[in-house]
Amino acid sequence: MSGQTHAPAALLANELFGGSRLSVARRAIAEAVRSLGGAFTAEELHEAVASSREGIGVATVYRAVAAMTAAGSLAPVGSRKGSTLYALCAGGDHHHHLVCTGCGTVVGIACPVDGSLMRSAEDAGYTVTAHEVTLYGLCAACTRARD
Amino acid sequence: MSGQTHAPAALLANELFGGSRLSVARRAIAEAVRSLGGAFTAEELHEAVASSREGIGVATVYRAVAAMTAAGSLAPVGSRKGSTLYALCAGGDHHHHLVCTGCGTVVGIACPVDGSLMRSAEDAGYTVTAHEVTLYGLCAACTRARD
DNA sequence: TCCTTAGTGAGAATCATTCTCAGATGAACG
DNA sequence: CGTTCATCTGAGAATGATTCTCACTAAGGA
Ligand SMILES: [Mn+2]
Ligand SMILES: [Mn+2]
Ligand SMILES: [Zn+2]
Ligand SMILES: [Zn+2]
Repeated sequence: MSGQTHAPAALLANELFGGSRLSVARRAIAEAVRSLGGAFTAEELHEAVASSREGIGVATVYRAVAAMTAAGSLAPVGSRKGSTLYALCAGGDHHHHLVCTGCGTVVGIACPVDGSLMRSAEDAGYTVTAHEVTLYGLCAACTRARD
Repeated sequence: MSGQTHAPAALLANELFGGSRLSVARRAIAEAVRSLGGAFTAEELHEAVASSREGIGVATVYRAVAAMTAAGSLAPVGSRKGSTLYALCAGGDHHHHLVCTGCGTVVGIACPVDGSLMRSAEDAGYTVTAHEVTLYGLCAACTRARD
């Protein structure tokens, strides 16, 4: 996972939405998610889906994003200008994300929360129940483009 | 820093706001920040400050939070019900936070982003420019209270 | 004390996200 | 295939956190 190009695997609308119902709108949304490639906001997804099918409401997009996130195929990866950023996430093993602030590309990274950190938390009397880790940076192309 | 009780150090309104002007409202806000102890939302801070001085506008509290955050004495530590959570943060060394979801207590933790993680990011062609790490859990008292 | 400018309070404005509701349609079942 | 009905959908209203505007006040250095 570490440093690998967080591959989209299947991308069948089918799987993206888990067990939920497969509508025309959701198929178009799944297609738009694929076309975007990297991280995106709900609004950007809404615009992208408009190119393949008109008239899909913004509420439907928000609901679809929630469904995909619940299904584990989408993960929130930070925020941009007040809107939450989402990206495709091949579930399975526990990992985190490195997001290119230039183009939105996302790669999975290994979880850095190790035993030593957990131990120091326990020493402080805490029981750790969850954690968030996200890295930001520039991908090879964006680093190059910046000169 | 690791596992230590993220001590408030001085807490003089003076230092909390960095170089900015010291008004009556901000002195009351600084006092309220101290009284809250743990993590809080802007709205909670607004309510808390009302007890020591009436009539302070919510916009003033938001501006004060922004000023303290800019000064490095406050840090965002996640969110609760849609509102950003802030907590006192003794600046200085690079560290992250472990927040008790029960009572809002916050302790500093060592940064787990190590060379190996950076190296794998570089292997993927990325230049890492920033990162966010936050742990959530229950402090000793809240763990006990939960039976 | 005077002057300049940052800070203040009220309320309007933004704006992402959620909710409401009546109508459409997946998909399971016979 | 039709029937059925819970799930989806679209439009627009509602929500709610945060920011902005603006006229006014008051730090605090000179
Ligand atoms: Mn992932
Ligand atoms: Mn801190
Ligand atoms: Zn992890
Ligand atoms: Zn760090």
